[in-house]
Amino acid sequence: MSSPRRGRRPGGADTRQAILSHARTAFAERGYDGTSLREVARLAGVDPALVTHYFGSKDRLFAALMRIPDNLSAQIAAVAAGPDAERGDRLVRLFLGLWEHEATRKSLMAVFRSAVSHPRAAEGLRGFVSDALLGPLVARLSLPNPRLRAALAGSQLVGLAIVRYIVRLEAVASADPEELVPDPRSSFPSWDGDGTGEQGRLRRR
Amino acid sequence: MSSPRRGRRPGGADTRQAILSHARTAFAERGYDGTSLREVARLAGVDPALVTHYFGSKDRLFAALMRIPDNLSAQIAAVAAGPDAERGDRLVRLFLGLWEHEATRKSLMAVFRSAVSHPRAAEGLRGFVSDALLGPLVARLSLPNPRLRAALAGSQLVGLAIVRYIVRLEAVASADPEELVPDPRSSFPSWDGDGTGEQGRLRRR
DNA sequence: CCATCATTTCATCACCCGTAGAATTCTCTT
DNA sequence: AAGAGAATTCTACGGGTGATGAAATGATGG
Repeated sequence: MSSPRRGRRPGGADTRQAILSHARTAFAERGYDGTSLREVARLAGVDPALVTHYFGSKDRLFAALMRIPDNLSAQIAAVAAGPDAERGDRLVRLFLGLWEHEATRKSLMAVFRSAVSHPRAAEGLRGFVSDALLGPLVARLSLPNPRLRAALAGSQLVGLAIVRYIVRLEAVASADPEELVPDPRSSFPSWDGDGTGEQGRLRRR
Repeated sequence: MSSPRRGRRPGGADTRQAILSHARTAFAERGYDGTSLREVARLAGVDPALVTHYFGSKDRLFAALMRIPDNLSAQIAAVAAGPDAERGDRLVRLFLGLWEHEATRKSLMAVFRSAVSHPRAAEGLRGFVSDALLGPLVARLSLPNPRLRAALAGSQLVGLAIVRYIVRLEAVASADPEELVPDPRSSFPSWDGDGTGEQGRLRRR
């Protein structure tokens, strides 16, 4: 019955944070276009105008939840700095870890779901992959065209995330994370029909 | 001034086909959510109701342009049937060819752009990757867990397409297709820092 | 206890959306 | 020539959208 009182609420609940959190959920599940400010407001139990009040616009709301957590940079640096061997494995493991952990998964999902249609999200994804994820690694490549090589590695991670978490292709979606870590090379050799390319060739080099 | 006459148009223009074609363009550029029937109608120079008349609903319009062209199955079968060596290269080349060719690119783009938010498109993508693209190849794998291995190969293709054509990560988007064909293994070895993993290891095995 | 300020809701605005039914015009068959 | 059926547009419904400005309410510091 009682329509919610208006004006400032008693108690110091951090509503801004609550809105941001529900926005993450909504954007993660329906993407940028599929999410309305009104729906976010509904989830947060709040008037739509309040969302606009705190974040200015839908676009800026999205930008707010796209921010890369600070500690991530450190983790990536650690991966880059470690021993040369198994660096690929460690990167994949770190990446999958981000997706398996509830807190970060939603943000990633929101960005990936939206990147294909929302330019700002696409820019965010480019930044995430090329600067944050691969930037620190490029310097370690002693190959011709290291930028391209690193970007191709990034494209594998992107493909893995999309197929496993967004589009949910059965075989990949239901696999144990550790089955995905030994990088895909180990599958390709089989196409030559020799069946010897089992695993771990990278490690043994 | 003159508003378009109503009633049947003189001359036997195939309007249905025109609508479908413009719909492809629109869905390819803005995804399912970002495209309106009214916009498609505008592009086709036609009343919005005509779109509905021919295709029934937005969803069914999308379904219509998602159909996989028949000759594709044959091409894939050819890739699968060829010699074991270089099968990976041939698959990548075929896949990239589909994207580089104007006619097929739009359909693929429409599906990829929409798959992340529209369930029907996601199902289409799953079908395309797992049945059409990889189905014929799975049988050739003499490895444990061939379904997973094939699906992981598919995820690489998906990642490549998204990074190159949708999100447009500079290094990959501007590369010559042939630079992308030698499968990504050739980049990973460099992470071990030995710099010897140049190219063509697959072929030489 | 009063003034200020942050928080919250209300009431709109101006659009855009997908779909449906009826009316109009043309082509084709007989 | 007539009648049937296909192609096309018109009009409209019910609803959702992002954004804005004003009002109400509570907390806070003097």
